[in-house]
Amino acid sequence: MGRHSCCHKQKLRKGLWSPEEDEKLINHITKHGHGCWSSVPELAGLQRCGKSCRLRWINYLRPDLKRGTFSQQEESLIIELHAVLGNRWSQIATQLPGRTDNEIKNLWNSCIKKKLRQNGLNPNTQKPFSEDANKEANKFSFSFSTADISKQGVSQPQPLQFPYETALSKPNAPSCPTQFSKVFDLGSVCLPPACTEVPNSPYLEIGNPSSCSSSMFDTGFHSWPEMEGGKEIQIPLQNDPEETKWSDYLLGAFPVSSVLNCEIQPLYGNDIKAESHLKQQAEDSFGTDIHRLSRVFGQI
DNA sequence: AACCGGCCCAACCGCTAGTTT
DNA sequence: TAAACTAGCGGTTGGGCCGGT
Repeated sequence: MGRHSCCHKQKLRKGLWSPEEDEKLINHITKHGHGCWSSVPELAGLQRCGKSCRLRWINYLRPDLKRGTFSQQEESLIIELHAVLGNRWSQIATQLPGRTDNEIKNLWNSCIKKKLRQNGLNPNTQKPFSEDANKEANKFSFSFSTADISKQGVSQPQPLQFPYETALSKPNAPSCPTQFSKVFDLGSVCLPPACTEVPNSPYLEIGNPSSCSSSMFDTGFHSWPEMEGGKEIQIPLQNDPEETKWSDYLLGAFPVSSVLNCEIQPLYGNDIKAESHLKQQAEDSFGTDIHRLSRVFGQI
């Protein structure tokens, strides 16, 4: 991997763009398209590196950009998406037409974070700080029952195929956020290495705080892909994956969340429902995120 | 009017992943 | 296969603006 070639070039302008520079870039791209960004400065007659040109175009000059302040609806959508995707600004931006990742990132860091804090919510988890503290204390001591999954007619411990990976690995698979493909490309849902089967019991014990990353519990999926040697839970493929669509899963066909019958937690309200122990923790690990995504993508 | 501090946002930097040679 | 190159991402920075003193 080489360094970006423009880093070595001298006599290139930096800092704010002048109207003349903007005009040159707009004219060039309008007429010829950007093509290879590294050649744009030369062709457009600019003393800038290609990277700088690209950024200027994407973040400021693109004709399809929606300028101006974010609406309340957009802010809510960003919060929803951030809860699921984390700081994947470019992916969040894809769900907000006319908005750039940079813009969203700035909004998040300057405004939304503050608003959430003012409402007593942790910007990272979007849950009340007090609840985070409780979870911090309890998160390594729960079990969840694989027998719940068997209620769906799946006899355990038979391995069950998880639908996402099959669908996603196909060339014409429905598109989905990278966050999901990162997780599900693994081919199954991997539990952290710290999970162990409880002997003679239908439970999986999640313990060993030293090897379990807290981010998994705080933000749902985040640390699953990094885990190695995880135990797999596989979920049955009931339909032909060829015909499987993202919306099918997001809008209710996802077996685990349907088993758990998760409910959506209001983001802004302080009225957090008291859920059952099992259900709440299962939601924390994946159910809520699935439903949130479902809602969010359903809005679009 | 001058200074100060906080906020916002455009742009930069460093890095990784993917592609080409 | 490895090196070189490009595109794109996320974190960070710095300068301008604005309100308060």
